[in-house]
Amino acid sequence: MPARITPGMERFAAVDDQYDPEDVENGVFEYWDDVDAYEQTKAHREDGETYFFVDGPPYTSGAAHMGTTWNKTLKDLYIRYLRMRGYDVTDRPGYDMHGLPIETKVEERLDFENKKDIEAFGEENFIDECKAFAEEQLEGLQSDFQDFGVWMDWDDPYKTVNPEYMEAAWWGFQRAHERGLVEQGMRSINQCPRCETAIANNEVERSEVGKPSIYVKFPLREADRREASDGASDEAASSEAYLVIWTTTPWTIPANTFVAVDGDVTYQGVRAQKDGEEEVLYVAEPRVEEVLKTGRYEDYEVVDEVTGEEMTGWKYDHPLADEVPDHASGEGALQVYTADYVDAEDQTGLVHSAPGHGEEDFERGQELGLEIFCPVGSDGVYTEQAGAYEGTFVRDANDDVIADLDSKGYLLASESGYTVNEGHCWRCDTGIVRIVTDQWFITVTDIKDELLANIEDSEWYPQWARDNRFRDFVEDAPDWNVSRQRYWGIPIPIWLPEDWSGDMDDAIVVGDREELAERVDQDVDPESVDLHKGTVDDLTITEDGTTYTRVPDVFDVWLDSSVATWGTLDYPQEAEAFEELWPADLIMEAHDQTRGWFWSQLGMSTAAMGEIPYKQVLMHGYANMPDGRGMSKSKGILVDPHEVIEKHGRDPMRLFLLSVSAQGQDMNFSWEETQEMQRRLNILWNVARFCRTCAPTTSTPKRPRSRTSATTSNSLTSGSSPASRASNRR
RNA sequence: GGGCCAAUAGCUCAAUCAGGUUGAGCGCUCGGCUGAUAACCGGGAGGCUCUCGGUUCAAAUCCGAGUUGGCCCA
Repeated sequence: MPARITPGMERFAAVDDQYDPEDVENGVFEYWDDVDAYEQTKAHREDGETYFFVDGPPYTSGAAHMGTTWNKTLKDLYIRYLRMRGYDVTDRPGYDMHGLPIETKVEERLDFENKKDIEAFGEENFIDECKAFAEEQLEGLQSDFQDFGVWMDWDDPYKTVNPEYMEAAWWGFQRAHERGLVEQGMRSINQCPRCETAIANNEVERSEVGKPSIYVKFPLREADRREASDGASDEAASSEAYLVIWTTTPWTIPANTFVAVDGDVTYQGVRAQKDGEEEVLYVAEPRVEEVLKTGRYEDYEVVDEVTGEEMTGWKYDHPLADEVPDHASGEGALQVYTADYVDAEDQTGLVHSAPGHGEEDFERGQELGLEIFCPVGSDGVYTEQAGAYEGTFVRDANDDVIADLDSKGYLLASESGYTVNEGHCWRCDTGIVRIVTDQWFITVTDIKDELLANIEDSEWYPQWARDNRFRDFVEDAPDWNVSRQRYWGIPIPIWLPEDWSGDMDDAIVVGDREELAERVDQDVDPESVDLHKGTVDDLTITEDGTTYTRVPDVFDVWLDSSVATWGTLDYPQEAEAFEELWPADLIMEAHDQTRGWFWSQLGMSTAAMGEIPYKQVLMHGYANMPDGRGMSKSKGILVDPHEVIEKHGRDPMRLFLLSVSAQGQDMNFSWEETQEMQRRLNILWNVARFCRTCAPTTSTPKRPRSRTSATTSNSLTSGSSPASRASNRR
């Protein structure tokens, strides 16, 4: 409610006897406009104690939903409360405007199918389209927030696409580099073959999908096996012997490099008979019966028993050696090794391992010093290294691989209809593939202790969010892959010499526009330069006779918002506010941001500055449907705040949002309760009207009512008669 | 599959951390008022505290196992 009621009351006096939220709200908006209420409030607090609130930037790919409405309403309430207490509050709203989700929306709009369409359209044009789209969405969000009655600095939001903000990301990244926390490395990543880029784990959506399920025999090399282990009995060695593996991804078999076993488990070699032929199969002891049944063997006898440990070093031939002549064959390849990820109770107890694809396989492969063989390109199509399969999309190759294995007699069994939890790209729903590629990392695992210690410097409401959820996540967090092979993002500011050794000391990491203008060979105006790919890709640096070119990748969009505490203050361009205010006093977001923004900020800020960038965190819940289901725009399961406003008004909606749920708890939206809030406000309305029936109606009171009048009317409602109240007023 | 959080009256929540007669508002119901009237005032009913076990003199509360829902991770 406005502090000075007089002008407003004149306006309200004209409305009818019933509380009409729309009328009241419009009256308030007009009043705010007339007296520049927001500007004046801020001006009056200018000399107050500072309070550095940082707005978590909503992503500009759609309209405001109930969750963002709740979030902004909570922020609005608390900022108003702080201002009532005299604080000079930083209230710059922000918008997260880069990233793959916007690219895919623009691709849809332009009817593009893949990266080649973008290249044909022109990178710069595409970036312009993305910018226009993001700005358009921003306008929608911003007008919604204003319409909800939120007071923030709408004239000057921070945008992650502005040069001064992008520079803040460069600066942070440069600092991390100076601390030795940036490196390039191969990693097994989730690759979206359509978007042709790495996808973060939290961007992978999982669903049950039917997959082929095959049992494959890998032929053991006789002599080597006997040599490697005394355990292999002569009897077992007297006929063809095989390791039996099971997989749901036949397309990864070309990349097979080793077979993993559980060192402590007993494996049996069984002589099995089928169609009058005999062969020896190695399977984990608990699984023998089941596997042989699946393979439709008629009879078997156990002829050998060895532990996984004893099998280590056994050599085998690649089952697709003819089709994939370049298969992994270096030092130590095509042997049996132990690995933690083997479960002897699962399938055959032997695991086909391809360090060029799977994450665990990759890590174990690295430990063992094995060659990383990945014959698949960023588009999910086999490369030349895949021999006969070159040019085929990996999932389409499953049938070919199965047929080839079968023709050689290596296919023990093939079943269909097996369902596994498969990852899909969150934006385009394309099935992801695991491949190993070169990526850029901030090696947060090197500063794990510092991260965990910094958590202690923040207060969380509720506290369990920090001590359970957040700490667990930070403890387990892997190195942060910050590179994306896309267009609409902050370009990674790394310039490399032509024959880069891999040593980060030989790389140039640029920290801001000033430095960029100074170091590049081209003429660049630091004031006006745009930092997107279209501009910086063409810039080169020549120092000591060596020419450096920029790596083509852009940052993971999570890195953008991770620098918000200094990006909000336009640091490093403007240093004064940063020195006075940083770190943030408070951030306030929903619990999904534990692994999102709460984490990315801790990671980035600790890497760059060794400190946590916020003092207090308020974690609120999710806005769910009245029956408790999660809202989903794509499934059409949602409550639209605009509809709520239309039915009940802004104040009732806000009152409802502010009245529900304990800290950290989800809210179930309730139409009933929102209506109830409207009724409660109606009571207030009636109280005000009641007062007026007793007051002179011909003129407005001479004395402007101050805050004390509210106290007075409170005590009046609880006691004295209308008459005495009226006389009190005079 | 794992982690965290939740479940209490028809609805939205409180009481749970630190065990001691389960509360509030709305709704419902009965009555009053009838120049605030889609309002106001007074009375009342309404709970195996999600389920099953355990600890205790005593459990909504502590412990264990489930169910359902939410978020996150695999």
